[in-house]
Amino acid sequence: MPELPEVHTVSAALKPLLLDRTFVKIAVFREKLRYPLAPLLNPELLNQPVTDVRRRGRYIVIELANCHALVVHLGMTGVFRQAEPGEARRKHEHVIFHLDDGNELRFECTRRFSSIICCTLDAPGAEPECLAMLGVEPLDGAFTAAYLYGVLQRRKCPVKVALMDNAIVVGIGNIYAAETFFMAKINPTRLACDITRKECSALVRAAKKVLSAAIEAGGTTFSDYRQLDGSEGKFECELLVYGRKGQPCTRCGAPVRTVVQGGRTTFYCPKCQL
DNA sequence: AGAGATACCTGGGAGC
DNA sequence: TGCTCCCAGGTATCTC
Repeated sequence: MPELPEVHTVSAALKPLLLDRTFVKIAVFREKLRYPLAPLLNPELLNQPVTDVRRRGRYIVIELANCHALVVHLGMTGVFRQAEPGEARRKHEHVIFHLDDGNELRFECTRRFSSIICCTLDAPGAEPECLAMLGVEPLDGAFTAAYLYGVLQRRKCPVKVALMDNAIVVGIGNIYAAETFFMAKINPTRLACDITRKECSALVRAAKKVLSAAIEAGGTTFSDYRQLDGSEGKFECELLVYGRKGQPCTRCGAPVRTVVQGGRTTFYCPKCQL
């Protein structure tokens, strides 16, 4: 399940592979993932050097010299894989990018929640228009207690739902939200507008710490996520509350409880998260 | 307008 | 062993 640390890891691994390379052919084997894949057949995407590979939220932006860009969302199960030319295509491989150095980059996605969008940028390095709705980056200086307090004040939903809202802050999914609230000792079921300035400060600090540690570990492998070379993330063994329903809290020993919020299971300790 | 519910999709695991 | 059912996840879109 790729959240920000996983996407960060994949984006960083793609960069040296793609920078200054061109696509000589893009082969598409399925009509659509989340969105139609036909735009990948646009000849404007071919024979243009890749000038940048960067991450924005949970999206990977692959920019070309002619200001065309591919915006990739890994969804739940999207994986890039370096493959030997001519290697048999796997069951869920939907797109093969043929590079000018003879290598192949293959995109595999079992549950097909992923998307690959083609767009044009206003200028080199510009933000794609399709990402304009995204909120601040959690690891940026702009994600501060004052900012979070300001936006939470106006929200009546559970605070965990707000922290997972990409219009507020990007890239915090279910796993890292659970870990963030645990570290900050805040009950995720409380209303966003009831969270104090001081608690916002604790949430911001915890989110940055959890995400940084996860990036350091190469992400969390829960079921499907793999790094480019097929290796697993190492953060799973560091999870303190996610996936531990009924087990003793790692801090106070009370049983970890779950509740469904926004259709997602939230793990928390009812005793030490207040 | 804001909040909640649902569809999308597949594989793995639980239960019978 | 083999079947059915449920669950996981992010985002867009629908309904209230």
